[in-house]
Amino acid sequence: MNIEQEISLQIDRAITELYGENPTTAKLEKTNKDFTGNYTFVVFPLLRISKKKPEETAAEIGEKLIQIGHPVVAYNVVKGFLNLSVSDTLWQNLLHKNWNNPGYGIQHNTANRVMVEYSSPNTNKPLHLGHIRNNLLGYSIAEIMKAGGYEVIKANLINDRGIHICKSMLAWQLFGNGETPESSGTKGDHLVGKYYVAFDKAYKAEIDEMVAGGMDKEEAEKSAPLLLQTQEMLRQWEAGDPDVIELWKTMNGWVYKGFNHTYNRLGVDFDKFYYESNTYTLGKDIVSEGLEKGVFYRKDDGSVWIDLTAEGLDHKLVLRKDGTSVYITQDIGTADEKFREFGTEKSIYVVGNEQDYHFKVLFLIMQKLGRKYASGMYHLSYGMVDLPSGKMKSREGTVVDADDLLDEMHDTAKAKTLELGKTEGMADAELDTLYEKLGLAALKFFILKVDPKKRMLFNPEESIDFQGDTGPFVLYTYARIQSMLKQAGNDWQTPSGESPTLLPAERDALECLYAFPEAVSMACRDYNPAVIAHYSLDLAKSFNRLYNELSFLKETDPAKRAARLQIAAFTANTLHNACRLLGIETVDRM
RNA sequence: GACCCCAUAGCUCAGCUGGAUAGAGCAACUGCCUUCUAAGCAGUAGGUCGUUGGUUCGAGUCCAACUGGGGUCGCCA
Repeated sequence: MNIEQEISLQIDRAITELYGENPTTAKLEKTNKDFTGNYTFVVFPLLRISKKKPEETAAEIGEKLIQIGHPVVAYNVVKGFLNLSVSDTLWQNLLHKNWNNPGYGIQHNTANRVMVEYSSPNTNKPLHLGHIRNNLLGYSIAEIMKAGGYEVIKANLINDRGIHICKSMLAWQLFGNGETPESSGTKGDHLVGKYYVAFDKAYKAEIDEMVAGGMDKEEAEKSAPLLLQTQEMLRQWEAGDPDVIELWKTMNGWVYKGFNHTYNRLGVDFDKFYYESNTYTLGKDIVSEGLEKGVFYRKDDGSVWIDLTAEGLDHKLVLRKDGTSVYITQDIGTADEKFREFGTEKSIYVVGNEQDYHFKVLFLIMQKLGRKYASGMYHLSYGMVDLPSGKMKSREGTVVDADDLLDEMHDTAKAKTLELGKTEGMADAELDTLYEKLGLAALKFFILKVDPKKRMLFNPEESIDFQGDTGPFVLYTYARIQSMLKQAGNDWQTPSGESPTLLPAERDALECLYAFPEAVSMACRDYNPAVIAHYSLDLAKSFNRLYNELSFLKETDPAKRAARLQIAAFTANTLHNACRLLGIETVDRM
């Protein structure tokens, strides 16, 4: 039981004793900075049963708590607000128990399994900033679920087939002259992306030409030779034409090599890969099952639908009239497949908010089909990353390329570090690692600190900050503590005698540390890494205030020195754990 | 047209699910490095929480309508 729960229980009992009844269970809030106290209980709702003024009601309850004596040691009343101060012993115990607990805030693994599906790229173009947001969110939420006690399976469903893949294949055949990543020194995914763009350009040229020849634009878009050739290629692929399959394997291989490089650099990984080329026929059996159960219905032309008008949605196609799958058919099939293989009780899909409708429908369908795991399905929907000029479009080349951005972050970190000149004596390789970590921290924090569901603006003209509420700020606080602890010897680790009285700044820091497990469970409950990002800022700030106000190494009283250094170590460890949940690596020097 | 999401300081964002005088960072301005890392700390200034109603002891938070921005309603994925 934590402090809040204990006090709430005491309040509940006090209310019943005082007024003979108690309509609700007490909810505590954290006391505002401007008032003294740790927790606040609002008594306004009780006035009906207390039949007394707010101040009197609050005071009566406060007195009861003081009589009990633990953990509340003092109270004050402002209007209807009962502010409670808890005993320092609580904070001292927290410090004593956890200052060197590496697993602080991290729950033990249970048997509950959750799958986090994220990244899920197309294999026809390199990754851009939008994918970065997806990857960082997915990785972070997976780490957060782990910290919440789940066993996590990270999955990547790769969209490796379809008409868009054939476009880059065809363009490469037509214009590529046998170019390979090796022959041109181009990263594989970028090379394929180049031909995807080339296709679009040539296709548009064809359309323009046809329109100039007098054809209707819509007609031209449908009958342009390039498009027909692509469709033919897709048919050949589906028929297993050896040449087409060979080309497809080769070009996808290039892309995977490129993706792996970027994934490694971003520090994201996966336990399970699904390939759409394997899954795109899944789900048909379930459509039959749904037809039998009466969940779906068949139209005269043979296509299969579900009626979701009762749920305020529309009719949705689940199988084409020619019997082939659509997107949602595959997702229906894959959902079952995932559950069959892993028995996951939760399944999180990290996918952009333009697919909100799709997932609403998918989850409804699984429910109607009677899948018990359906209630554990969650769409972690996130907003687009826009540029000042508007949306990023791969086909038109108006994207912030992931690899370019990572390079830029590295360079900025380097420039900033050299400017500050605090890294004498570090080897070149070590420095390079530092720049990379700092750049990544800045980028990851920049993206993860904003609420996933909000769309965000990225201005390539302005570099991502390294000062203020940023990743480097958090790392800086960590590094500062490491530097201090290195100089501190080790007598502080085993102090003798009683714990010294806490000073306000120390108490603040400990209160902040106390809040970490709560932040983890909130992030877990809301599927929101931003909670952890903001927590880590709060913690870093509380420590920096303490650092500025009091001495650590220079403190002459051994007991005080020890307690303070333990707070420092506790803070560093907690910052480290918080960073880990965000996929950010800490550094000992910067 | 229908439905979904968003709107808080000049900019980027918090606001713990209805509580006290709405908080940070950036940018601007003041201070603080012969002492533990100044990527820091302290301070000044900056607000009709998109608008209008409603619900109640109490609304940035809940409800309704409206305005503005984005998205979705494909036998694309």
